[in-house]
Amino acid sequence: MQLHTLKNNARRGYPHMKIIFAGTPDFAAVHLQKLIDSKADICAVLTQPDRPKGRGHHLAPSPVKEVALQAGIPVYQPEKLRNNDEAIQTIRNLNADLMIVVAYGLILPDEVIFAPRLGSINVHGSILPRWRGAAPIQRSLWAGDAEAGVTIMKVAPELDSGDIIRIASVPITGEDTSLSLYEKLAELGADTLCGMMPDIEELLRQSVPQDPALVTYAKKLTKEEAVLDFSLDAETLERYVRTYIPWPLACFTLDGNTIKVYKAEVLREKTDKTPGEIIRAGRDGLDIATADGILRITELQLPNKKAMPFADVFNSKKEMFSTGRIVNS
RNA sequence: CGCGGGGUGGAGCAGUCUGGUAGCUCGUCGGGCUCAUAACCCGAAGGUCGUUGGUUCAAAUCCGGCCCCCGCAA
Repeated sequence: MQLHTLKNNARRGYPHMKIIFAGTPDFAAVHLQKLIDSKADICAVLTQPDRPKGRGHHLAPSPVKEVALQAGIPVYQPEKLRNNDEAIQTIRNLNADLMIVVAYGLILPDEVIFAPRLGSINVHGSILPRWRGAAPIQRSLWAGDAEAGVTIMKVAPELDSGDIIRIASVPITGEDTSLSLYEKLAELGADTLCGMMPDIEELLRQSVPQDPALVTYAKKLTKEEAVLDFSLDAETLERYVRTYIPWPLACFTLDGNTIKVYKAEVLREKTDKTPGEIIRAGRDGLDIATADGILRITELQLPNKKAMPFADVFNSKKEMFSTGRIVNS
């Protein structure tokens, strides 16, 4: 372990900068990987403990842990940091210069935030102060924002409230899903972060406070909200379909089945049908009336089945989607 | 050992309980009808029924092992 640190120091890219990285999911793993590639001296990685995952409940390491192990970096996986004197002391003993936090998922007590010489910085998936909180990327899309982005900021005791160091953004397109935005922002965040590391001490001094008047909060997505409400307009519903990819997936019910929606488009056509009524079904898709316009569902998934084009499903389930039926009832 | 569903021509499914010549809808190809068509009519090609052992005169179907896919729960 020590040998490894020495080796890293020998070819470090940021002189005198010993870094702790804290993160858990893929989004964070992309950042860690790019830091490693740019020869940053990562002396330790904090990530959440291995969790039972998927069918069979097998214990699985976090994506960040996998990257760290691959690179031979020591990994720490405390269950919690709050009131965990042993873990806090371990972190102190690393004598790091900076901690980089990306989607770690544990509450950081002040002793940890300020353990490194320069404190901690965080990469957050929104243009702060808009969308503080748990699901910033999804909420940007959900709300119909014109752009999404990443903010690199100082970590402050209050969640996502730290002084802003740098912001980078991308436009949200009509094709974007939460998944595609995640991928774009992970790249953007990691590149932005790596690009500023050589000047980080100066940039930290230039950081600016967030404007409290512009703060909004991004609540976690839930399965409940993903049930399509056809009393909304078609344009909003189509955007929600993209928002809920890859999870929890927009859905509606029919014959007691929960049907998940993967892809839909908006027909501007006016209709006086009841919201939720099936207007047409065919090879082009399943057309359902909404409060304003028609939602044409082109790709969906029946229980226990995989996602497939509507034309394929319709082929052997014509009676299920007959005109005039009302979904979600 | 978390719970459950599934693997059948290129696609979506039925058939499996009650073993006995592999079926439906769609697609593809050829022909016909039509001003025309994604519509209609006629015909054709295309499947070691996930894999592997077993039971049997006979296995998509019954029994065991393995592989892969999906939903729930986390």
